[in-house]
Amino acid sequence: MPGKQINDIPATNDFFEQVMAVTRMIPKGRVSTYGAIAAYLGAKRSARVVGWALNKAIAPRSEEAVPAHRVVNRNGLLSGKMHFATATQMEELLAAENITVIDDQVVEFDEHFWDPAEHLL
DNA sequence: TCTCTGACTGCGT
DNA sequence: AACGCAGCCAGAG
Repeated sequence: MPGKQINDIPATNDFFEQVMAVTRMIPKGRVSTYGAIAAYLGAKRSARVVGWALNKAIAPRSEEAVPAHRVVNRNGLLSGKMHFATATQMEELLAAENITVIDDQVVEFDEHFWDPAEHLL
């Protein structure tokens, strides 16, 4: 059986905390979407709030850092890149994980897509 | 307290 | 197929 259980999600009612927790679970070299995270948290129509949460989640701390660069919109577009330190940081972070980005869009997005609902129970 | 906006999405025209 | 609109929720003015 797929012994894949990850329960790093804190038992908190803080939606932001949960968003950050799920985002931290996105494996290196994979990407997810705002909608997928929102849906996993039981609020599939709150994708915008996920984005807002990630914006606030961008922290310089390595331990508690949230790989917000692994979260893109449903089209694989780096819709949040402007919120990073520099205009190219998000793309560079992805490139460092072997994820090719062309014209602000993840190449072969479907193959890199990681759905929390499929890996987390 | 009310109103507007936003790292989104899905549905209707 | 392209464009517009409404829903969702939290923060700022």
